[in-house]
Amino acid sequence: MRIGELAERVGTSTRALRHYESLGLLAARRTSNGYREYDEDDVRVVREIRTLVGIGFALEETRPFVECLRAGYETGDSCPASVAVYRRKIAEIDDCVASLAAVRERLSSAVSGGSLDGGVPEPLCAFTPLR
Amino acid sequence: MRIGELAERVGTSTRALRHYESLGLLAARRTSNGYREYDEDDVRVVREIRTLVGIGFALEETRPFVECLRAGYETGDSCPASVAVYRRKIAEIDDCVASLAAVRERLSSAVSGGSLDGGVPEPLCAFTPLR
DNA sequence: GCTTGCCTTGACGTCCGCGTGAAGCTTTAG
DNA sequence: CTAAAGCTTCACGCGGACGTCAAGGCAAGC
Repeated sequence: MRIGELAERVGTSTRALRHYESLGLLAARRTSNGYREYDEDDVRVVREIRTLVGIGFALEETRPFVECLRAGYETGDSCPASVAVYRRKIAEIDDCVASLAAVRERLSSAVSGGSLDGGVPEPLCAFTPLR
Repeated sequence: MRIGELAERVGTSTRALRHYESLGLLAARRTSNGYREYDEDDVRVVREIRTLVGIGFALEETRPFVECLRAGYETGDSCPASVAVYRRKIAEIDDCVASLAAVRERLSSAVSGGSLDGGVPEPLCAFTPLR
């Protein structure tokens, strides 16, 4: 299939797919006229990327999962490198939740009359799951 | 005092101070040679900004606090508009923690053998306290 | 006079994940 | 045959909070 069909099937844009390719996350065969040509394996790769990004992973962080799929494994998280990323992410979430809890504390005490002194400018959240 | 001294006293850069000025968060008198001249009130304003930013506020969100100080109140959160921002932030944190907990769930179940299906691509965290 | 250091105003660079044209192919439908 | 759709690469835009030159003015010590 070509890029437009792939984009539609996984629910993203052709621009995003070309972006993934530019990062080396997605590789495409080319037809004689220069069009990109994809197969079902590519669908799985892109689905993996989209799922992880939807969760809050940076594109670079999806690389181990993509390589795992490319290596022929059933799922992107069949490889130790992927599991390691999972664990790192979980740790980041824990740190993030902890610092958010601390900030929440400071804010709610400030609301009830406390003073918001210029406390610790900690690293805060490294986990950034925006939309 | 001039911009360099102010920057040093509050622990930031002259570039940041000029940036705050460009956003209208900080106002400076000028000496005859064009140098910016600050007083103790400005120190308080910048400290307020830095504290809030350190907590994870966007610069725009510090505006009510700055205006509150400018209006002559003791602290930046003496005004209802500031307290409203506090409450909004607390709500954002709660939402953020909730979605992080959900993501954590999915990840830890994936680590222990589950499948990371492409679930809901929710808004996730709107609160982004990076460093 | 000269150097050093602080100040001034631009204005571009950074990081990320694409969005959004622009200009020009190819392929397909009518 | 032509128009529309889909494809190609190139390249700037965005949002946030500044960093980092660049090119020059001002004040003070030797």
